[in-house]
Amino acid sequence: MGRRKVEIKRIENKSSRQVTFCKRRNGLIEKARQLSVLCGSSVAVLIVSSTGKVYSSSSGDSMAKILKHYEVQHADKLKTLDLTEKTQNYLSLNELLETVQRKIEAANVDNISVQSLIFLEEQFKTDLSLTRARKTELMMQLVKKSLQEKEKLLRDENTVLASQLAEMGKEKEFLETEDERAMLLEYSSGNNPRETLPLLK
Amino acid sequence: MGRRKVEIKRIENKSSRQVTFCKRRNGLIEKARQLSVLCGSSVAVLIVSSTGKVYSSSSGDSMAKILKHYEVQHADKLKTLDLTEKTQNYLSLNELLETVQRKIEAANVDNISVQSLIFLEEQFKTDLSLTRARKTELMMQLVKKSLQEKEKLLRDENTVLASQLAEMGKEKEFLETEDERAMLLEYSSGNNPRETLPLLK
DNA sequence: AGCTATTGATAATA
DNA sequence: TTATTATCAATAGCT
Repeated sequence: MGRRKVEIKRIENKSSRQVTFCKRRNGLIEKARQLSVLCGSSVAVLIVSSTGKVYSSSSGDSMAKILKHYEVQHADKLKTLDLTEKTQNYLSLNELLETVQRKIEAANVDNISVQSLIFLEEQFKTDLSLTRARKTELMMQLVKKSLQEKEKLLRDENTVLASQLAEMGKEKEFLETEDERAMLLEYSSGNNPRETLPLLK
Repeated sequence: MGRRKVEIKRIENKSSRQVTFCKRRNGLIEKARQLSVLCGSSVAVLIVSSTGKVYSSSSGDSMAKILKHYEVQHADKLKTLDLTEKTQNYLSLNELLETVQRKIEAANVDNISVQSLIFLEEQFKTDLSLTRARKTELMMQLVKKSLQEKEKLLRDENTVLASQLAEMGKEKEFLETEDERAMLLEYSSGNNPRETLPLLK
């Protein structure tokens, strides 16, 4: 769709490539926006230029939300959960700032206002980060404490069972009936584990 | 580029919308591929349909690599903040919003702008809450997963010990007293951990 | 899913 | 970059 048909292969001329990159990048992002609006969907586009510069756009929903959808669909890799969680914070934060930026532009205010607001963005960014850091620290303490308590309980239980096992071993006598054996087994094996540990439901 | 010009607004007819979604989705992904090839860049497209289904494509590089680029770019932005130094300049959210209010008023903008910005503040507040909620949700997933893994290990251990105990029981006399039985029952059934995780209340 | 009339995107150019 | 415009490419409305 230009003065002549072009083959889809790398453009060797550097400046032509740069011009085409700019035009098509804008075109792609506009297409994404249109798809989002026309069909009520959310679209994210991430572009990394050959020089490593990153361009991105999101429409319909925030970048963070769209990436989360993607990650949920590819949730097989539990290993990346930690990293994902950290990434999510950055993305969400940046998305907030993008939202502010867009709305400021839409508000058609003069330069002085924009400057003030850019400064406020910085403050807010700091505020948000500090709050998150504090929250994370507190949550980590709670998690650690919970885990340690839980471990202790179960370890104690193991210890008792082990010593009972040893005690039993010393006596070397037989149970009289099937019923008695069944009863002991039931006691020893504990309750249904689902009921034993109804954590965080 | 069709039989007639189409306005970029939500298509109300459901089946038309579905058809357009499909066509334009494919078109967008093809455009992304072309940009990637022509300009030697990497492009990721993530699409979430209105029904929540996720479509994605990546060209030039893997999806993971592209997402990483995005993450790194945003991480760099954050690093320049030097958070620790700004701790003392911390403002609460409300203080920040009041500051915004004051500066907007001082900025000599017209009423429409101020109105837009007041709305923006509300929006920002909401975005912040949503972001925090999202983080909390992710943290909870992590906590839950860690705990459950740990508990499973210990519970398996208990099960083994308990059945060994039962095996032993076959070779000896049953416990004689109520006290002994009660004791065993208590140990075996474990402790009810209802207050193990008082998170986020 | 295919088929075209049309609109929309963009290659060449300045 | 930005603007213009001749062309090619994508797709809207129908089957």
